[in-house]
Amino acid sequence: MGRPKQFDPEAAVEQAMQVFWRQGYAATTPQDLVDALGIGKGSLYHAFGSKHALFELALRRYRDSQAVAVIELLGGEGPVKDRLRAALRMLVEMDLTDPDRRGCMAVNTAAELAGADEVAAELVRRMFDRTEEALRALVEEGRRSGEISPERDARAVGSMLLSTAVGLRLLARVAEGPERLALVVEATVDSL
Amino acid sequence: MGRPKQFDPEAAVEQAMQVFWRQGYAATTPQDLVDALGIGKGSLYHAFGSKHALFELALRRYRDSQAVAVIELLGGEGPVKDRLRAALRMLVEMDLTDPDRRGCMAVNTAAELAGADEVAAELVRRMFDRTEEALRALVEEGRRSGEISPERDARAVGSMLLSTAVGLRLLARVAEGPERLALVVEATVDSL
DNA sequence: CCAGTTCTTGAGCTACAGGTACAAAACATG
DNA sequence: CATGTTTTGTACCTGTAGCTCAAGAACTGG
Repeated sequence: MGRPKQFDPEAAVEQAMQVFWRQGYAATTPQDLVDALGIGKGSLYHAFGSKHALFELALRRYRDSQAVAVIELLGGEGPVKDRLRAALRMLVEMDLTDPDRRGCMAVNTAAELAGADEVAAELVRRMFDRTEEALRALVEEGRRSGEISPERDARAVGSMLLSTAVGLRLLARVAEGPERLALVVEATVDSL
Repeated sequence: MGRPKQFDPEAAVEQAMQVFWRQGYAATTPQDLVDALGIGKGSLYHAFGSKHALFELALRRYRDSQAVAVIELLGGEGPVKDRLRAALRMLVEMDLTDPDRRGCMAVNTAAELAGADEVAAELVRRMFDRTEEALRALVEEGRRSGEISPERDARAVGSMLLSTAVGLRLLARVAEGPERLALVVEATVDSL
């Protein structure tokens, strides 16, 4: 009952995500959001409560819509190293194809808000944990299949690969071309 | 001639750097700077012109005072892998010891401003380039000394190590303890 | 069709961001 | 010590961040 919403909340959060992703949290104004969502300011605050609450929804949406892509690739079929290479290449491809060069929203959020926003920090932490776990599982599989030396600690290598991937996505924000990033991908695969 | 400055400009930029480093660019207000520098707002704008100009000075100061530490360690004495391990450990140590957990200002700036501020992006790019070059040189040295397989491309491995180091410093912003980061360091050294 | 509920719009609010203006203060030089 | 130059503190300015509110619009159940 009551008047029905004139806009689709999910689509609105999607738009908000795009804006926060491009501009970061602090640099995004209510006006930016109103413009992007195409709704009045009253509706915005009525529906979402605050800029911060909307940001949290946007970050969750990012996790559910974007952050899973890599994880799925890692858990696919074929040789372990091929999958890793494909996943890293996909990151580079995505980051450099994006006309706004927004990089990874989780990475950007970690850099901008980790010290000041524990809610955001925890969300990002969990996203990283999930990716790290997928990488660890991949390494584990590689050890069993013989593609990766059993000498190596799957947890340590998984953490290292997360670190490299995160660094890759951050470097993509300032990289001038694809060459260096492509080198990183190859060297990473070769290092296993 | 003229009235002499009542404050030391270098010390002021140092303080500004601390604030920007902790809070980021957008989240830092003129009032924050006035409080931290201990000077009036008039002096601030008279001396530095704008928030952005002061940020640029702060970022340059970061480069000259902080970003060189790792590079010096890499160019030191002793086995190549020991130097790399020492350098990475130093990063982890620094990042986790810092009570504000500010991470690396270059990394944070890349995440926050790369898309919107070409001056800052270029500064960060050059900082990364210098570190990358030092890492590449280290790898090259390792190849010659036999510590690192000559099969491996020094440029690619150097870029990979930069990526890992950058990722490490970003992960340090949300890491719960030193364990995972220490694992990354060891796995990275072992991967050479 | 009335009551109750929820949503929308746009005006309005307080505080502050980011910066300017200006007069007084502190120097150097002759 | 008159003059010109630079710095300083404070007041002030415009615009907007981030949010609230009132009045009404669009629904549902009875």
